[in-house]
Amino acid sequence: MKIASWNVNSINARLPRVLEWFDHAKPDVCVLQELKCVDEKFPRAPFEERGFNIESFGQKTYNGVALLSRFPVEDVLRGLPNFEDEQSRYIEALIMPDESAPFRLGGLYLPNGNPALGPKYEYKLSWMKALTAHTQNLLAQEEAFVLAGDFNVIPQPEDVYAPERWHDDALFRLETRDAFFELVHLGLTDALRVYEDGVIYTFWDYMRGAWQKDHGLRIDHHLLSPQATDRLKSIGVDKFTRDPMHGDQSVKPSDHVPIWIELD
DNA sequence: ATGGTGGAGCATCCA
Repeated sequence: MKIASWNVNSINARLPRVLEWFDHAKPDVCVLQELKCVDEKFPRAPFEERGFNIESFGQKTYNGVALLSRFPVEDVLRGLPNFEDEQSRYIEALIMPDESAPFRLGGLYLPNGNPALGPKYEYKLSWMKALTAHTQNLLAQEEAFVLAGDFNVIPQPEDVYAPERWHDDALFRLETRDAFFELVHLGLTDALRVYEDGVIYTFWDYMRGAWQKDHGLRIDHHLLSPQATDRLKSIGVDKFTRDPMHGDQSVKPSDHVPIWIELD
């Protein structure tokens, strides 16, 4: 059971590269972020041809998330509960595999929050608070669940190429990391860190030659409940998708790469 | 301090 997440930075602009990666990586379930389109403009056909059920929560121009599953889904939720939000940043469903046990999956696109301080940063912190409250309720169910997506949080200094340059950034401020660890310390597991110490990046900015200089960030994460952690088998970060020279060069890569886990 | 690049959609916002 392979569960992936990818911030695609426009599903329509990125479609050839996304499909190429789907055919290569063959995820069973995948959450996508930054669709940058309304639900009516989500390119459903190529994913349906590949056997996916599609649940999207789109928005014009900005944001937008989707959950794609080869298995039936139930209990689809759009938006965080008890949180007024004009932006489409959260989608969740109960995944019902044929053979293994069901699990819940939340796909999220957490606000960037820059510039800090300011209203955008306040929005980020309030969004994180609502996510933490919702996660507490999910944990009380004592079921397997996975929170996956673009968290826009750099958890630790080793997760950024030059931490000293990032102390005032909304992705790395102590207040941001405190809020992230308040969430994790409810009892979740940062799946990528279970298997790899040291440098793992999931994002390289388009600007200033960040990819060529390996100026990356680890801001995309899979957080697992204890029941999901018990089923964790492996993880992966498909860094090759960030290479502009890889694959169809008429289409630019996303600035994020897909990350995935395998559960029993 | 600014701008560098990329996407949406048409001037500028967002990342």
